[in-house]
Amino acid sequence: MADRYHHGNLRQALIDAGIKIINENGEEALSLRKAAAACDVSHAAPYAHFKDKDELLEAIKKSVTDKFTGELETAVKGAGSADEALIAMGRAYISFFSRNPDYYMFLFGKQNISAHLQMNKENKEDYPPFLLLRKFYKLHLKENGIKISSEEQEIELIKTWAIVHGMASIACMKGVKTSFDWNDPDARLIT
Amino acid sequence: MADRYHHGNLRQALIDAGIKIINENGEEALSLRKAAAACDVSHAAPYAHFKDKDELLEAIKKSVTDKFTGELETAVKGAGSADEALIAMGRAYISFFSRNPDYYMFLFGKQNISAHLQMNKENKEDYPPFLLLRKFYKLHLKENGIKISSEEQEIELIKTWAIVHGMASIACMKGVKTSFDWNDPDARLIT
DNA sequence: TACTCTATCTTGACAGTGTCAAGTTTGGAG
DNA sequence: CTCCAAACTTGACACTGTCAAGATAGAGTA
Repeated sequence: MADRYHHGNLRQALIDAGIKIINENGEEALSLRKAAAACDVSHAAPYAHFKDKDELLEAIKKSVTDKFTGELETAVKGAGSADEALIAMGRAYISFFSRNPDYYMFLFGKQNISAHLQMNKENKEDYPPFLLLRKFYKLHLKENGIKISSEEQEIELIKTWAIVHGMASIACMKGVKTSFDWNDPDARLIT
Repeated sequence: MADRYHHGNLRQALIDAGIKIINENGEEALSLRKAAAACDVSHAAPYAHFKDKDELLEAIKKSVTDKFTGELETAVKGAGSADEALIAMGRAYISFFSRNPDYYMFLFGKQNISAHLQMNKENKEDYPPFLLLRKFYKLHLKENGIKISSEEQEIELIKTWAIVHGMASIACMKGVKTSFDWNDPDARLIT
């Protein structure tokens, strides 16, 4: 019989299988046993790599967040100015969740966001997408010669993030359909 | 023995027990069997009132949404103008979820929002809080003599909703703490 | 080579879950 | 008074997360 005791890369295989199950049937459908079965492995095998179900979930979230952050960074690459970058980022942000509505609740639901990221517990402001936003916001201030207090900056940052994040959130509410095309070309960011 | 076959008002009792369990231990902790036990009733009794667990969940969501909408309406009552009403509403909106962070994901997570509301399937824009916002936004335009196209109005509405909803959402992200007090007195609404 | 150690995986078990089928009770309509 | 239908109970099933105990095999050591 083949080697039933050494899968080789079970940890990653479980993450991949988990993502596939969630994509096809939603987060509710994911069970440790199904993920294990998808990897042709016994129901308790995952416990060699994850403490419990939550730990697998967190690993999957990290994987998805990495993809999300990657899309934001790609969107920013082609921008000629900080203003363009911010707009592109906002579009990419909304577009990501508009294309994958299930991911919104999966990423932001239930668990503490910092749990699945390598975030500093002391300074909790280093959520990667927010870091990217802050970076280009500061560049935007510099390029346009705007001078405001750092406190005011923080408020503006939150407002900007809130409007984009809020639009993404609303775009994911399947029950609330507005006469609004989330992917139309329309500058509606930056106060 | 007492009457074990006629609870009297089991349906409402299950909803109340469900809310209590969710408040104390989170949505995850709610099971039909626990809610039934809390009502001193057998594990299958809920099926006389709810088709399945989701139907109980929807009933609970409706109950919470009613409370939320009620708070918004109360906040609006004391306002002297539409502008004041809008600001009060925004504060109440954020305050509600800031005080009950678990409710955010409970209400907006997973299920279709329209499922637990008596919403018209044809016109999906009648989410009660949004209706309230639209009402006072139109009043705001009127009071200030602002004239813009209805299309533009809709975009402004979504933007306003998005910034408030987004702030509420961010306020509920326990892992992402910003140097921002969500309850401070500060006019930051209405574009 | 032979021997052990340890991470990895299996098997078996347990309590808890949602759900259904079938039986029991009871108030109220006829 | 009879009978019905709604409300509830009991019992069962498949499925879940989790743990304990055992099996396996590669890697290192002698």
